Amino acid sequence: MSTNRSHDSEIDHILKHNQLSVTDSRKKILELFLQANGALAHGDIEKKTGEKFDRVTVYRTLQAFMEKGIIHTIPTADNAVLYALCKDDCTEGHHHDNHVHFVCNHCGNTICLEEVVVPEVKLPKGFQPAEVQMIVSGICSECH
Amino acid sequence: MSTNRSHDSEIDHILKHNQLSVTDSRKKILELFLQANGALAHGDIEKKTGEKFDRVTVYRTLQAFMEKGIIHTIPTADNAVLYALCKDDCTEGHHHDNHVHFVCNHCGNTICLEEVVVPEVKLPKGFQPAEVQMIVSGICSECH
DNA sequence: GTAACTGCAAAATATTTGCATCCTT
DNA sequence: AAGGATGCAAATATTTTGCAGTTAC
Repeated sequence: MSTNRSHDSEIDHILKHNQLSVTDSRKKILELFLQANGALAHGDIEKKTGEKFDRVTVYRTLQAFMEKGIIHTIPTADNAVLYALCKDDCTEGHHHDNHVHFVCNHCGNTICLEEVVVPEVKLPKGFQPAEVQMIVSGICSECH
Repeated sequence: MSTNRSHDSEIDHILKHNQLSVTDSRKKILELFLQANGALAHGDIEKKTGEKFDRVTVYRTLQAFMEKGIIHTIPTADNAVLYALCKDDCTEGHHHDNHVHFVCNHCGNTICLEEVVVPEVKLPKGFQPAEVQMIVSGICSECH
């Protein structure tokens, strides 16, 4: 079985659209995000690229993607650093991540439930909400 | 002005109740949590104790408190590690942290809104929720 | 007195920075 | 060709571990 090439043009488009030069590491790492239906940790990326790229390059690539709003971090209960693709409407420097993240206690995957609307929450007097993040843990549909 | 001693007996009780011996570092660090109306980072604790305790002791103290369910970590958007007091019903190894954390974008404080009920969220078919965390950022009542 | 806790040293891990070289445009 | 990206080395920062001395009970 050959490498999945279905994302090739999309990868190219995303990078160019964000004024990032198209390099091997960026293509490969972005491909990983497009393939993964979940979030990736720095370590995952190193492993899945076969450690083909320098650790520093991975850091810098993730940083570049963050700055361009291509990916975002997901806060997790155990404070591991996870990254996931942003929705298209994440513009540079201004994320719209008001969605639900689901952490599966069985397979360990963390996925973005983009389609789930974060419910309104009633805060005590004086608190003015700007952004809401929600992390739900449990059993995902794959492991169900 | 002298040190606030109003928490002295409470501190003693919490430590003994959790079978932790009552030592200077534990008393002081627990006091910080009781005084703070928000969450603390490792660095905050070092500073607020005047670096009186070894960095390692702080790590081990926090770890002990975590294991006993006295404190819990709060996931934050920037993946900083924050700790906050648990409610009384956090029993050892089994946290009930289904509450809302509020991060103030102005003063930077993170506080637990224990009294706010996390609203139900409707997940896609096949997803079984177990625990829900919610992090709301905005302007807190102090900065309002 | 004994078990548990602390501080120091050091190891292991994670992240950032500088710079020469290589690649994309 | 020029600017940006990469890889390597090394500096920093963070967290963990081992052990001897000290403290709580």
